[in-house]
Amino acid sequence: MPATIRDVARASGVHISTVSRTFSAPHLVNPETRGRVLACAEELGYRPNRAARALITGRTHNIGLIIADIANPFFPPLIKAAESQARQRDYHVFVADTNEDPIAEEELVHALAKQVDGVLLCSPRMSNSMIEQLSREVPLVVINRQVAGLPCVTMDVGQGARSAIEHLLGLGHRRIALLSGPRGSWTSREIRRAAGVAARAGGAEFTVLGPNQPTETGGAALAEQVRRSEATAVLAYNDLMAIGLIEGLDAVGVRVPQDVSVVGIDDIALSRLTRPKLTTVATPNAAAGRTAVDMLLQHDTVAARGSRGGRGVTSDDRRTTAQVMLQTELVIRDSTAAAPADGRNRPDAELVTPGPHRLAGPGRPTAATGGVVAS
Amino acid sequence: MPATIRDVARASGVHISTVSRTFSAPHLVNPETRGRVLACAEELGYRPNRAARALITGRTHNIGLIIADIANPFFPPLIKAAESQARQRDYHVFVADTNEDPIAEEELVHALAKQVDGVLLCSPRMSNSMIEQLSREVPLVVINRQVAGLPCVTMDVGQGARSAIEHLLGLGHRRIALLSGPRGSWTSREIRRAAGVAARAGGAEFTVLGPNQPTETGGAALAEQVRRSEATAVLAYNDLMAIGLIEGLDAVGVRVPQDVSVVGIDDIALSRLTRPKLTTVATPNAAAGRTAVDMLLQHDTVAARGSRGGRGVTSDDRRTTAQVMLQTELVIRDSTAAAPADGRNRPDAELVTPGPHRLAGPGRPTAATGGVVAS
DNA sequence: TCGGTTGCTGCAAAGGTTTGCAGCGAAATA
DNA sequence: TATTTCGCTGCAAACCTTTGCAGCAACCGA
Repeated sequence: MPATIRDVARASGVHISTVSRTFSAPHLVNPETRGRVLACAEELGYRPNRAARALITGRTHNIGLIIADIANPFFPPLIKAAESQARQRDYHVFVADTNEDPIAEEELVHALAKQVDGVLLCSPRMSNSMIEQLSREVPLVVINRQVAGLPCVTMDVGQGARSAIEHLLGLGHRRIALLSGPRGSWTSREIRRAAGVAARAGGAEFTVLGPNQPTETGGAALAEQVRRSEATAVLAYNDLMAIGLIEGLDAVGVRVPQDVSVVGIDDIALSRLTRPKLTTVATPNAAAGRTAVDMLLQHDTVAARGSRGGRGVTSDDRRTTAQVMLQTELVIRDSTAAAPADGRNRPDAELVTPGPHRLAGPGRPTAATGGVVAS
Repeated sequence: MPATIRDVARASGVHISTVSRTFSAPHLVNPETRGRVLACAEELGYRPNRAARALITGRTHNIGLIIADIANPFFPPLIKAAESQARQRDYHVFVADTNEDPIAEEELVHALAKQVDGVLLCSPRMSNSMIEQLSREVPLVVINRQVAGLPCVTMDVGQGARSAIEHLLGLGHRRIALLSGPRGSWTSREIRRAAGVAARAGGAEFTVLGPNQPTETGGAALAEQVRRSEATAVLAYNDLMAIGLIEGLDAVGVRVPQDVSVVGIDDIALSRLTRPKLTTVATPNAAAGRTAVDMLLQHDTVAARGSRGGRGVTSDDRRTTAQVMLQTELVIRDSTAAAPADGRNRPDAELVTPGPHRLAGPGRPTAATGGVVAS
């Protein structure tokens, strides 16, 4: 029922190859002819069949974006940025959700492999070796994780965690707990490492609680453990957990920030809405989405997988892989305050609650130009 | 580089058609042969090329899901439900975001048309006639809107708005404002209609503020207008706007619920986290996602667009289109309270703040079986 | 022994597009 | 005028798979 290239050719009295060129190489066809073809195409409602085109060119003009959990407000800004960046280059983004499941991740890459030109793998939970194996099947760019030999874009959560810990140390905290993230998360390992180093360097006790589901309920479930740990400050793997923890602490009668200070990571929109407003480490996730698309499309343009037209690109020439790391920034709000004097719940603790202010810079981080480590 | 069906055929010493059948109709091939073929396929890492398959079968096993704004927490549960429902039937869902832009909607449908078997159009902002036109290009199921002649799944926001208004009337409110949604939203019109009728029936003044961006900032921007309107209760198009409004009112010194009661719609997860917790109308969006996928796949199975193998299905046989409406439920939390006695800001208003409780039923609505209006 | 099943496999067309190559007329050059 | 160049168009192969049909061997029942 839908019009094909052949219908248009017949209607305009030319060969199908001329119709094809009218769309994919307009400069090769006589303006007059072109006009006629375009008119007929419009008339018939013809649109090139992308599947057929993909079959021969080897390029679908689609990008796959695999996300751990679309309901986590951390991801939508990244997704939107990736989509708009892709659209500008006439690509479409297909988003898929894995529910934080490594198996689903693998299956999705397989399923997408033949219908996209490349895949953005966001916060993968699977093993490095599996990622490498999959990268032989379809061009991959990894987000929020470093994998040797593959293009990656990460955010400097190590630096972020360090800033957060130093902020807490500065407020006098000496017993600090970390709520770690899900098993398999590179980000979580990175945070743990950096926070541990910084805490011990500042002479603080440092305990790790986890791994955990990186959700609000995951955070709330830890309230009792946090209370028992006698920590006076907590750094959470992400804002969702931090917010859940604050809720949970509230339920067991522990006040934030008077009794316990809480810091999140991500700076999701929600962090400005809860009470108290959350102190957190802002991550440039829109920039990450844009950058990842650029990296994929860049070396995807160089080495088309196409059957014909491959300009003698041998398959084993190492394409240049870059690893980009974007900067993060601590945003101080109301969920952190000076440590209680010694025994807990010092009554006048409220007096030292700081007003909301920022540590550095006036606006949101525009960290599109983070440090670049090429290889 | 990737192995094709021909490579496998060569390796296992059979014709390509046998390889094809090994995957798409295993019962037609000798178990012994099948074993050999599977072994070779595994060995070579062969996976059927979905684009080529789609070209001849006319079915891609993909579904498009077009969403107004992926960052609106209303949608993720719907998306996830649709994805898992589709996955069960061996389909994949491609999500795309339109930024609430009718033009982007249209372009996306066109772009997706040839690479999916059908499109779920969620909360479309474009005109009815445009939707009908697009539905001739690709099978469509519309979510959150009724379009004559097309399969639709909607939520009974009319009933929800009525319950909300009656709840407010019961608390003594007689000046009620409605924060309407974006231009072109069927849901917004429906809410406005039902709320207007219910308010006037209860003898209340009813004013409409809008249209607005259905976001937190959209709601916050209306705080001043709401204050000036002297309304004592507000129903917002969605939770995001309600939450934004509460923030905004707070900033201009109006307290919720003591001075003004606020009701949202959607019951997003966030509504339980803000202070005060939001009274809202719960909508069954996961059920909506599942239902929409079912409806699409059902009549998509009946009438394959395929070139060959079309079992004499004439193209103009009206496929049966169903319109499903899912039920909603009012959830009463802390953002609504008795109207101030008359002048505003009655000091003892706090005394009547109700504790959190629900109006009906113990759990979330399991409204998969809403009223069904077949046509 | 023969006609008819049954179970499996091969053949070849078809699906819609792109693209290297060749052809052709006209214009430019020698 | 002969020859080359140029601009445009047609030809046909190729991409990878599915599937109706036909062929073939073995087996069954009569």
